[in-house]
Amino acid sequence: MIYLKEIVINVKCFNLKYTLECGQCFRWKCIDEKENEFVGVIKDRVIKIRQKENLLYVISNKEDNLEEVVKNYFDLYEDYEKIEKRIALIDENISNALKNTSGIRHLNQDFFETVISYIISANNNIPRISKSVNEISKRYGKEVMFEGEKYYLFPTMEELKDVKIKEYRDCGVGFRDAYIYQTVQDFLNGKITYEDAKNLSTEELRKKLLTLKGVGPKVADCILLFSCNKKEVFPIDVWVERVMSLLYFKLNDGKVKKKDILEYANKNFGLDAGIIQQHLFYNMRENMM
DNA sequence: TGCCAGGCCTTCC
DNA sequence: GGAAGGCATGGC
Repeated sequence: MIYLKEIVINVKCFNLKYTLECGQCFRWKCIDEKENEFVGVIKDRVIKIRQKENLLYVISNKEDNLEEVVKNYFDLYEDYEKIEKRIALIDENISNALKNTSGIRHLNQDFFETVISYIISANNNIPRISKSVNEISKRYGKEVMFEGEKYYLFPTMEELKDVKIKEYRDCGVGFRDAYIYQTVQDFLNGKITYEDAKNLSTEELRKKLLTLKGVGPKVADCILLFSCNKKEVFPIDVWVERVMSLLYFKLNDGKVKKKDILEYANKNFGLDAGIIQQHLFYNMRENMM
């Protein structure tokens, strides 16, 4: 048994549980409810992490740059105290939601993994999305031993090079199989790249994402928000449609047009729209249904 | 059994 | 450019 060194990171305005359970990621698993402890994979390493008050305790099979990797992934370089104070002043719906959701951090996830995961998310539910993403990782990703158990990295595009459409179907992705196949080929052919994710403007990148099979406006916005650090985008799914209709248009049948919701969010939420979306979404799902 | 799930694609006006 | 229908699959 290899001895792994635990590192401790000081945090402010951070809630690990909310951050991992608010629906922006699909592969983290709570292994100890009482200790508030989770295991997951960040790119090329397995991470075990728990939070006690303002301290994060982290162990990984790969120790180089661990603190930096964790801080970057959980967006710990940003001052969320400042952000939350700022958005709480916008209106009462937001300040009310924050009472239940303060500490949600916006994750910086791997671009390729996020694209594939959110293609799977279309017309799907979170447990099934997780199951499919885990199955793809298990079949095609690299195996990593950590504390006596097997974990699997999300496969690289090269590792998916020869995977057939039917094999994706066998991972439980349903009709999205061909979309995934085509998108993997597009990545391999350089139609879209990691450099695009880093360098393009939000509008340019959205336009490019929309050329991928299985990527529509909502999926594109989730990719922009959850892996490209574009915090001004406002993904509108059925839940956001519901919560926005109810809180800002005083309708409970969700018949407000997406265009009108988006216009409202852009105008009133500005560059923090993506952060606000997460709080409204999570609060709606956890406390209003 | 039928409906829904963090929608998108294709077809048809 | 907008509306309607289909789509795999599992849970309720």
